[in-house]
Amino acid sequence: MIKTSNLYQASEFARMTGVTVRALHHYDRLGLLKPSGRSAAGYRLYGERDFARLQQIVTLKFLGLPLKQIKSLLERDALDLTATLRMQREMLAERRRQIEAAIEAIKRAERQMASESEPDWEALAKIIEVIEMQNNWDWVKKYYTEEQLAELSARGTPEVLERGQREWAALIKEVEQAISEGVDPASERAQALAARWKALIEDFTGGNPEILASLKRLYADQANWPAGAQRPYTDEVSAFISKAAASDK
Amino acid sequence: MIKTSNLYQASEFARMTGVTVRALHHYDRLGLLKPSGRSAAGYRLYGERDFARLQQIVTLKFLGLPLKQIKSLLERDALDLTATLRMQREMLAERRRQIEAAIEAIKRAERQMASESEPDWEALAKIIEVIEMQNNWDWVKKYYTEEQLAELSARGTPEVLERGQREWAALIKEVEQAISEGVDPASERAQALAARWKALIEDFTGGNPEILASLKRLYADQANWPAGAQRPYTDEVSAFISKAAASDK
DNA sequence: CTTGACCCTGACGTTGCGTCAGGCTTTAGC
DNA sequence: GCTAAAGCCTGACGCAACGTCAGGGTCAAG
Repeated sequence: MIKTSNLYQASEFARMTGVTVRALHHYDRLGLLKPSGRSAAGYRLYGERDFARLQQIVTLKFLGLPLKQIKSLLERDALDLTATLRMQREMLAERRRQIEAAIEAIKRAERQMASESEPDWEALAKIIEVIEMQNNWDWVKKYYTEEQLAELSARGTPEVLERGQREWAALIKEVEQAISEGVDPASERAQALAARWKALIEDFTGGNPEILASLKRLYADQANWPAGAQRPYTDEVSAFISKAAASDK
Repeated sequence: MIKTSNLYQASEFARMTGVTVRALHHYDRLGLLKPSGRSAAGYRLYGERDFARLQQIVTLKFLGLPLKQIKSLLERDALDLTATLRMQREMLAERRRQIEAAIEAIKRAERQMASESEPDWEALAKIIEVIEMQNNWDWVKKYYTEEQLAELSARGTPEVLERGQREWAALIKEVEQAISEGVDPASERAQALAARWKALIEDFTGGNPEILASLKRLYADQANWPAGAQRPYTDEVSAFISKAAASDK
């Protein structure tokens, strides 16, 4: 009759938290969220603690982590809360960067869909590639492999990525400017641009050859599409840079 | 030796387009993308037409449509290209709105994570609820049920939602202002606010009782969470409005 | 004629639950 | 005291969109 303090049955708890009863069963079996208690008949009974835990679960789930990871994270959570926190912040920041890039892409798509009468599937496809590249949450895994977790909490990487993003955009614009002005790829100015380009790549990949390789693969793939280009930077830009870099040695 | 015009084998086609060979198999069996030809040995051979088709597929997939829908859409595509186009535009716009809302939420999250030392899971959970509500792509289905497709192309709904979004924010701010000034819920000013509130809900739901119902459910659910509120509008605001509305009749 | 690189077709695995199915409990009403 | 409506439980299968073998042809090169 009297709810022993505040214990809720499954469906009630589910209604309050917005998840389904089935999901609760699921989390229970996975060991993610064991109800605080069970009634004599075996009914699941959820208490205050379970609210908090569930909140953490849905939060991490939202950030794109699979339930397995969430489990292991929450298990040794208390251990280094600070590191976890830092990761959270970085993940949010990264997420935001991705989203902002997506908006840019969508704006472009809207413009061209408004101006033309036929859907330019190819342009749309380009945009989608760019967005998906950034929505590819592989980097999260990187954050969460045990080894790199340590490495990460060692380094400081706060908003390096965000800054890098802007610098890229600026540099690309400058190169386009140089091209339109007919600057010679062998000139000093071109050399300087190429040097900055190289530095940014170095900066972005952190000297990690795997990241660099996957970047190259990405751009190589796009170059193979039969029809015209709509990449973050055009072939002209990359051609200019590689010419400049070549005439350097 | 000579590629009969330009026919590509599976892995080559896959590399060029960025999808996996397995996915191509999948699309083939689903009848979504049958290769233009087959070699004597039964090898899949993809041609130019297949590029275009695949682009359409990945584009629609990106927009959140399940493969089944994509199939039926592409099958009768030529029929009413204009309607499809309009839908595309609206979907992009809606997508963008959602994303911008997400950015707002993330900014808030970043602020509070920066200021406090503990992760405020509850606040994060609220934010996620809001975002997920808007990422809930159920409305896409709505766009694509046969009946409503007709209805949609009849109406004009371009950026009504976007405008609505801003008006909401403004109205909520005004109500909060009124509360802080101690305005009487029975006063003229409160009445006016309540009236605008009602109008906006009407506007937003388009008189559709289902949408209204799900909205109510959403807010009711949130009200049941044990701990403090972080909703788009606070309990105070909704209390004020309902008082004002009540004292009206 | 043998590699090695591809290709094919099943067929089962995965993620995060949805959706029965079969069978107890608990509660409300008669 | 009994029954019917609600809820709860534990399997177990279903779904989306492929990933990942497994077992077995094909093809160009050496």
